[in-house]
Amino acid sequence: MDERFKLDNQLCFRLYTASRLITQAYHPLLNEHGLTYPQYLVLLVLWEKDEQPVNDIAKRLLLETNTVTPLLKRMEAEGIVTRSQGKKDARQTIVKLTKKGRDLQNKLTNVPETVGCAVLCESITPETIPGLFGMLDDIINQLQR
Amino acid sequence: MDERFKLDNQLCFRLYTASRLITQAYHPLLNEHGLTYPQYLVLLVLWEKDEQPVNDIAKRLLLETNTVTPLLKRMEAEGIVTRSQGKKDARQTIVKLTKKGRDLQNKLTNVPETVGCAVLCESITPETIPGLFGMLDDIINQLQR
DNA sequence: TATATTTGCATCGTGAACGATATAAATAAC
DNA sequence: GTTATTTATATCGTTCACGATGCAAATATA
Repeated sequence: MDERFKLDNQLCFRLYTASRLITQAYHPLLNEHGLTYPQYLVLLVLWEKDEQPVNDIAKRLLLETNTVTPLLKRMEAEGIVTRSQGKKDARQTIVKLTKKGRDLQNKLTNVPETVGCAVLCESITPETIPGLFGMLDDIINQLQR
Repeated sequence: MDERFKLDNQLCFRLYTASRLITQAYHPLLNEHGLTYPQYLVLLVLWEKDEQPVNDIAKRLLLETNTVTPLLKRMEAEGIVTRSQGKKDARQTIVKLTKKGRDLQNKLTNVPETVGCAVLCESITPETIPGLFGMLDDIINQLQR
Protein backbone atom coordinates (compact mmCIF):
# COMPACT_ATOMS: atom_id res chain seq x y z
CA MET A 1 0.00 0.00 0.00
CA ASP A 2 1.32 3.35 -1.09
CA GLU A 3 1.93 5.41 2.05
CA ARG A 4 1.05 8.63 0.24
CA PHE A 5 -2.53 7.51 -0.30
CA LYS A 6 -3.21 6.39 3.26
CA LEU A 7 -6.10 8.33 4.75
CA ASP A 8 -4.23 8.56 8.06
CA ASN A 9 -1.40 10.44 6.38
CA GLN A 10 -3.59 13.19 4.96
CA LEU A 11 -3.43 16.66 6.45
CA CYS A 12 -6.48 17.69 4.51
CA PHE A 13 -8.69 14.95 5.90
CA ARG A 14 -7.74 15.98 9.43
CA LEU A 15 -8.52 19.64 8.76
CA TYR A 16 -11.76 18.75 7.00
CA THR A 17 -12.88 16.47 9.85
CA ALA A 18 -11.79 18.79 12.65
CA SER A 19 -13.61 21.66 10.96
CA ARG A 20 -16.81 19.65 10.54
CA LEU A 21 -16.77 18.34 14.10
CA ILE A 22 -16.14 21.72 15.70
CA THR A 23 -18.91 23.23 13.57
CA GLN A 24 -21.16 20.47 14.87
CA ALA A 25 -20.18 21.50 18.39
CA TYR A 26 -21.44 25.01 17.66
CA HIS A 27 -24.68 23.73 16.14
CA PRO A 28 -26.90 23.26 19.22
CA LEU A 29 -25.70 26.55 20.73
CA LEU A 30 -26.37 28.54 17.55
CA ASN A 31 -29.47 26.67 16.42
CA GLU A 32 -31.17 27.71 19.65
CA HIS A 33 -31.05 31.24 18.26
CA GLY A 34 -31.84 30.29 14.66
CA LEU A 35 -28.27 30.74 13.46
CA THR A 36 -25.95 28.63 11.36
CA TYR A 37 -22.19 28.60 11.82
CA PRO A 38 -21.39 30.67 8.69
CA GLN A 39 -24.03 33.17 9.81
CA TYR A 40 -22.29 33.34 13.19
CA LEU A 41 -19.04 34.15 11.37
CA VAL A 42 -20.79 37.03 9.60
CA LEU A 43 -21.99 38.28 12.97
CA LEU A 44 -18.44 38.14 14.36
CA VAL A 45 -17.35 40.34 11.44
CA LEU A 46 -20.20 42.83 11.89
CA TRP A 47 -19.87 43.00 15.66
CA GLU A 48 -16.26 44.07 15.13
CA LYS A 49 -17.29 46.70 12.57
CA ASP A 50 -20.87 47.40 11.57
CA GLU A 51 -22.06 48.65 8.18
CA GLN A 52 -19.77 46.93 5.74
CA PRO A 53 -20.21 46.25 2.02
CA VAL A 54 -20.70 42.62 0.98
CA ASN A 55 -17.22 42.51 -0.51
CA ASP A 56 -15.48 43.47 2.74
CA ILE A 57 -17.36 40.78 4.65
CA ALA A 58 -16.51 38.20 2.01
CA LYS A 59 -12.83 39.20 1.99
CA ARG A 60 -12.61 39.05 5.79
CA LEU A 61 -14.02 35.50 5.74
CA LEU A 62 -12.01 34.53 2.62
CA LEU A 63 -15.25 33.59 0.89
CA GLU A 64 -16.68 34.54 -2.49
CA THR A 65 -19.60 36.94 -2.75
CA ASN A 66 -21.68 34.22 -4.40
CA THR A 67 -21.48 32.37 -1.08
CA VAL A 68 -22.04 35.38 1.12
CA THR A 69 -24.88 37.04 -0.79
CA PRO A 70 -27.51 34.32 -0.31
CA LEU A 71 -26.34 33.87 3.28
CA LEU A 72 -26.90 37.58 3.95
CA LYS A 73 -30.30 37.46 2.28
CA ARG A 74 -31.34 34.70 4.66
CA MET A 75 -30.05 36.77 7.59
CA GLU A 76 -32.02 39.73 6.27
CA ALA A 77 -35.15 37.56 6.07
CA GLU A 78 -34.55 36.63 9.73
CA GLY A 79 -34.35 40.33 10.66
CA ILE A 80 -30.73 40.09 11.80
CA VAL A 81 -29.28 42.51 9.24
CA THR A 82 -30.46 45.04 6.69
CA ARG A 83 -29.09 45.30 3.15
CA SER A 84 -29.14 48.68 1.45
CA GLN A 85 -27.56 50.24 -1.58
CA GLY A 86 -24.33 52.14 -0.94
CA LYS A 87 -24.56 55.94 -1.15
CA LYS A 88 -21.15 56.87 -2.54
CA ASP A 89 -20.98 53.72 -4.68
CA ALA A 90 -24.34 52.50 -5.96
CA ARG A 91 -22.91 49.08 -6.82
CA GLN A 92 -22.25 48.26 -3.20
CA THR A 93 -24.71 46.60 -0.86
CA ILE A 94 -24.14 47.80 2.67
CA VAL A 95 -24.91 45.29 5.40
CA LYS A 96 -25.94 46.66 8.77
CA LEU A 97 -26.94 44.94 12.00
CA THR A 98 -30.48 45.39 13.25
CA LYS A 99 -31.17 45.72 16.97
CA LYS A 100 -31.93 42.00 16.93
CA GLY A 101 -28.53 41.36 15.33
CA ARG A 102 -26.71 43.47 17.91
CA ASP A 103 -28.63 41.91 20.79
CA LEU A 104 -27.61 38.42 19.69
CA GLN A 105 -24.11 39.07 21.01
CA ASN A 106 -25.42 39.19 24.56
CA LYS A 107 -27.45 36.04 24.05
CA LEU A 108 -24.36 34.21 22.77
CA THR A 109 -21.84 35.33 25.41
CA ASN A 110 -21.27 31.77 26.58
CA VAL A 111 -20.72 30.30 23.11
CA PRO A 112 -16.98 30.97 22.65
CA GLU A 113 -16.15 29.57 26.07
CA THR A 114 -18.44 26.54 25.73
CA VAL A 115 -16.88 25.50 22.45
CA GLY A 116 -13.41 26.46 23.65
CA CYS A 117 -13.74 24.13 26.61
CA ALA A 118 -15.12 21.35 24.43
CA VAL A 119 -11.87 21.10 22.47
CA LEU A 120 -9.49 21.26 25.41
CA CYS A 121 -7.55 18.02 25.86
CA GLU A 122 -4.05 16.60 26.32
CA SER A 123 -2.37 18.59 23.60
CA ILE A 124 -4.83 21.48 23.24
CA THR A 125 -4.33 23.84 26.18
CA PRO A 126 -4.09 27.61 26.61
CA GLU A 127 -0.31 27.15 26.29
CA THR A 128 -0.35 25.16 23.04
CA ILE A 129 -3.11 27.11 21.28
CA PRO A 130 -0.86 29.94 20.04
CA GLY A 131 1.45 27.44 18.35
CA LEU A 132 -1.49 25.74 16.65
CA PHE A 133 -2.90 29.11 15.57
CA GLY A 134 0.47 30.00 14.06
CA MET A 135 0.66 26.80 12.04
CA LEU A 136 -2.91 27.14 10.76
CA ASP A 137 -2.31 30.79 9.88
CA ASP A 138 0.80 29.78 7.95
CA ILE A 139 -1.16 27.14 6.03
CA ILE A 140 -3.87 29.67 5.22
CA ASN A 141 -1.39 32.32 4.09
CA GLN A 142 0.55 29.80 2.05
CA LEU A 143 -2.55 28.58 0.22
CA GLN A 144 -3.85 32.08 -0.47
CA ARG A 145 -0.90 32.31 -2.92
CA MET B 1 -14.56 44.85 22.01
CA ASP B 2 -14.98 41.49 23.69
CA GLU B 3 -11.82 39.46 22.98
CA ARG B 4 -13.78 36.21 22.94
CA PHE B 5 -15.77 37.30 19.88
CA LYS B 6 -12.82 38.44 17.79
CA LEU B 7 -12.62 36.48 14.56
CA ASP B 8 -8.84 36.30 14.90
CA ASN B 9 -9.16 34.43 18.19
CA GLN B 10 -11.35 31.64 16.78
CA LEU B 11 -9.87 28.19 16.35
CA CYS B 12 -12.90 27.11 14.37
CA PHE B 13 -12.56 29.83 11.75
CA ARG B 14 -8.95 28.84 11.16
CA LEU B 15 -9.84 25.17 10.76
CA TYR B 16 -12.79 26.03 8.53
CA THR B 17 -10.67 28.30 6.32
CA ALA B 18 -7.65 26.01 6.17
CA SER B 19 -9.93 23.12 5.25
CA ARG B 20 -11.64 25.09 2.48
CA LEU B 21 -8.39 26.41 1.02
CA ILE B 22 -6.64 23.06 0.97
CA THR B 23 -9.72 21.49 -0.65
CA GLN B 24 -9.49 24.23 -3.27
CA ALA B 25 -5.86 23.25 -3.81
CA TYR B 26 -7.01 19.71 -4.65
CA HIS B 27 -9.74 20.96 -6.98
CA PRO B 28 -7.84 21.41 -10.28
CA LEU B 29 -5.94 18.15 -9.78
CA LEU B 30 -9.09 16.12 -9.08
CA ASN B 31 -11.41 17.94 -11.45
CA GLU B 32 -9.16 16.92 -14.32
CA HIS B 33 -10.35 13.37 -13.62
CA GLY B 34 -13.96 14.26 -12.87
CA LEU B 35 -13.56 13.86 -9.12
CA THR B 36 -14.57 16.00 -6.15
CA TYR B 37 -12.60 16.08 -2.91
CA PRO B 38 -15.12 14.00 -0.89
CA GLN B 39 -15.16 11.47 -3.74
CA TYR B 40 -11.35 11.35 -3.53
CA LEU B 41 -11.65 10.55 0.19
CA VAL B 42 -13.97 7.64 -0.65
CA LEU B 43 -11.37 6.40 -3.13
CA LEU B 44 -8.65 6.59 -0.45
CA VAL B 45 -10.84 4.40 1.75
CA LEU B 46 -11.59 1.88 -1.00
CA TRP B 47 -7.99 1.75 -2.25
CA GLU B 48 -7.00 0.71 1.28
CA LYS B 49 -9.72 -1.94 1.41
CA ASP B 50 -12.09 -2.70 -1.44
CA GLU B 51 -15.66 -4.00 -1.12
CA GLN B 52 -16.96 -2.26 1.96
CA PRO B 53 -20.54 -1.62 3.07
CA VAL B 54 -21.73 2.00 3.02
CA ASN B 55 -21.67 2.12 6.78
CA ASP B 56 -17.97 1.23 7.06
CA ILE B 57 -17.02 3.90 4.53
CA ALA B 58 -19.12 6.48 6.36
CA LYS B 59 -17.60 5.53 9.75
CA ARG B 60 -14.06 5.72 8.38
CA LEU B 61 -14.73 9.24 7.09
CA LEU B 62 -16.74 10.21 10.17
CA LEU B 63 -19.67 11.10 7.92
CA GLU B 64 -23.31 10.08 8.01
CA THR B 65 -24.73 7.64 5.49
CA ASN B 66 -27.12 10.31 4.24
CA THR B 67 -24.05 12.21 3.05
CA VAL B 68 -22.22 9.21 1.65
CA THR B 69 -25.12 7.50 -0.13
CA PRO B 70 -25.80 10.18 -2.76
CA LEU B 71 -22.05 10.69 -3.18
CA LEU B 72 -21.63 6.96 -3.92
CA LYS B 73 -24.55 7.01 -6.33
CA ARG B 74 -22.83 9.77 -8.28
CA MET B 75 -19.61 7.76 -8.29
CA GLU B 76 -21.58 4.75 -9.52
CA ALA B 77 -23.08 6.87 -12.31
CA GLU B 78 -19.52 7.84 -13.27
CA GLY B 79 -18.53 4.18 -13.44
CA ILE B 80 -16.01 4.46 -10.60
CA VAL B 81 -17.71 2.05 -8.19
CA THR B 82 -20.49 -0.54 -8.19
CA ARG B 83 -23.16 -0.81 -5.49
CA SER B 84 -24.69 -4.20 -4.80
CA GLN B 85 -26.80 -5.73 -2.08
CA GLY B 86 -24.86 -7.58 0.63
CA LYS B 87 -25.10 -11.37 0.55
CA LYS B 88 -24.95 -12.26 4.24
CA ASP B 89 -26.89 -9.12 5.26
CA ALA B 90 -29.43 -7.95 2.69
CA ARG B 91 -29.67 -4.52 4.30
CA GLN B 92 -26.11 -3.66 3.41
CA THR B 93 -25.01 -2.04 0.16
CA ILE B 94 -21.53 -3.22 -0.74
CA VAL B 95 -19.39 -0.71 -2.60
CA LYS B 96 -16.72 -2.07 -4.92
CA LEU B 97 -14.21 -0.33 -7.15
CA THR B 98 -14.49 -0.83 -10.90
CA LYS B 99 -11.39 -1.13 -13.05
CA LYS B 100 -11.79 2.59 -13.75
CA GLY B 101 -11.87 3.25 -10.02
CA ARG B 102 -8.74 1.20 -9.38
CA ASP B 103 -6.91 2.74 -12.34
CA LEU B 104 -7.54 6.23 -11.00
CA GLN B 105 -4.91 5.64 -8.34
CA ASN B 106 -2.19 5.53 -11.00
CA LYS B 107 -3.52 8.64 -12.65
CA LEU B 108 -3.44 10.51 -9.33
CA THR B 109 0.01 9.45 -8.13
CA ASN B 110 1.27 13.01 -8.12
CA VAL B 111 -1.68 14.48 -6.18
CA PRO B 112 -0.56 13.84 -2.58
CA GLU B 113 2.89 15.27 -3.24
CA THR B 114 1.62 18.28 -5.21
CA VAL B 115 -0.77 19.31 -2.45
CA GLY B 116 1.77 18.40 0.21
CA CYS B 117 4.31 20.76 -1.31
CA ALA B 118 1.73 23.51 -1.70
CA VAL B 119 1.26 23.78 2.08
CA LEU B 120 4.94 23.65 3.03
CA CYS B 121 6.12 26.91 4.59
CA GLU B 122 7.94 28.38 7.58
CA SER B 123 6.19 26.40 10.26
CA ILE B 124 4.89 23.48 8.17
CA THR B 125 7.78 21.15 7.43
CA PRO B 126 8.31 17.38 7.50
CA GLU B 127 9.58 17.87 11.06
CA THR B 128 6.59 19.84 12.37
CA ILE B 129 3.85 17.85 10.58
CA PRO B 130 3.68 15.03 13.18
CA GLY B 131 3.05 17.55 15.94
CA LEU B 132 0.29 19.21 13.95
CA PHE B 133 -1.24 15.82 13.14
CA GLY B 134 -1.23 14.95 16.82
CA MET B 135 -3.03 18.14 17.82
CA LEU B 136 -5.65 17.75 15.09
CA ASP B 137 -6.16 14.10 16.03
CA ASP B 138 -6.65 15.12 19.65
CA ILE B 139 -9.24 17.73 18.64
CA ILE B 140 -11.05 15.16 16.51
CA ASN B 141 -11.04 12.53 19.25
CA GLN B 142 -12.11 15.05 21.85
CA LEU B 143 -15.09 16.22 19.77
CA GLN B 144 -16.21 12.72 18.90
CA ARG B 145 -17.31 12.56 22.59
C1' DT C 1 -43.42 -17.92 16.66
C1' DA C 2 -45.54 -13.43 17.06
C1' DT C 3 -44.13 -8.75 18.42
C1' DA C 4 -40.86 -5.17 19.45
C1' DT C 5 -36.55 -3.07 18.78
C1' DT C 6 -32.44 -2.21 16.43
C1' DT C 7 -29.71 -1.66 12.37
C1' DG C 8 -28.41 -0.28 7.48
C1' DC C 9 -29.52 2.43 4.06
C1' DA C 10 -32.28 5.71 1.48
C1' DT C 11 -35.11 9.97 0.81
C1' DC C 12 -36.23 14.77 1.67
C1' DG C 13 -35.43 19.56 2.73
C1' DT C 14 -32.29 23.36 3.90
C1' DG C 15 -28.11 25.81 3.88
C1' DA C 16 -23.72 26.36 2.57
C1' DA C 17 -19.43 26.46 -1.06
C1' DC C 18 -18.09 27.47 -5.46
C1' DG C 19 -17.44 27.60 -10.66
C1' DA C 20 -19.61 29.99 -14.36
C1' DT C 21 -22.18 33.62 -15.97
C1' DA C 22 -24.89 38.00 -15.93
C1' DT C 23 -25.75 42.94 -14.97
C1' DA C 24 -25.19 47.50 -13.74
C1' DA C 25 -22.30 51.11 -11.93
C1' DA C 26 -17.81 53.09 -11.76
C1' DT C 27 -13.50 54.00 -13.86
C1' DA C 28 -10.08 54.03 -17.57
C1' DA C 29 -8.79 54.53 -22.32
C1' DC C 30 -9.26 56.66 -26.50
C1' DG D 1 -17.51 62.27 -24.51
C1' DT D 2 -17.84 57.72 -26.40
C1' DT D 3 -16.17 53.23 -25.81
C1' DA D 4 -13.81 49.68 -23.19
C1' DT D 5 -12.60 47.68 -18.96
C1' DT D 6 -12.97 46.87 -14.27
C1' DT D 7 -15.53 46.34 -10.10
C1' DA D 8 -19.48 44.99 -6.89
C1' DT D 9 -22.95 42.13 -6.52
C1' DA D 10 -26.33 38.76 -7.93
C1' DT D 11 -28.11 34.46 -10.26
C1' DC D 12 -27.73 29.64 -11.58
C1' DG D 13 -26.41 24.82 -11.29
C1' DT D 14 -24.00 21.07 -8.89
C1' DT D 15 -22.23 18.87 -4.90
C1' DC D 16 -21.70 18.32 -0.39
C1' DA D 17 -23.25 18.16 4.99
C1' DC D 18 -26.68 17.05 7.93
C1' DG D 19 -31.14 16.92 10.70
C1' DA D 20 -35.41 14.49 10.22
C1' DT D 21 -37.91 10.81 8.62
C1' DG D 22 -39.05 6.37 6.27
C1' DC D 23 -38.53 1.46 5.36
C1' DA D 24 -37.13 -3.11 5.22
C1' DA D 25 -34.07 -6.65 7.02
C1' DA D 26 -32.05 -8.50 11.08
C1' DT D 27 -32.13 -9.32 15.88
C1' DA D 28 -34.02 -9.36 20.51
C1' DT D 29 -37.90 -10.08 23.45
C1' DA D 30 -42.11 -11.97 25.00
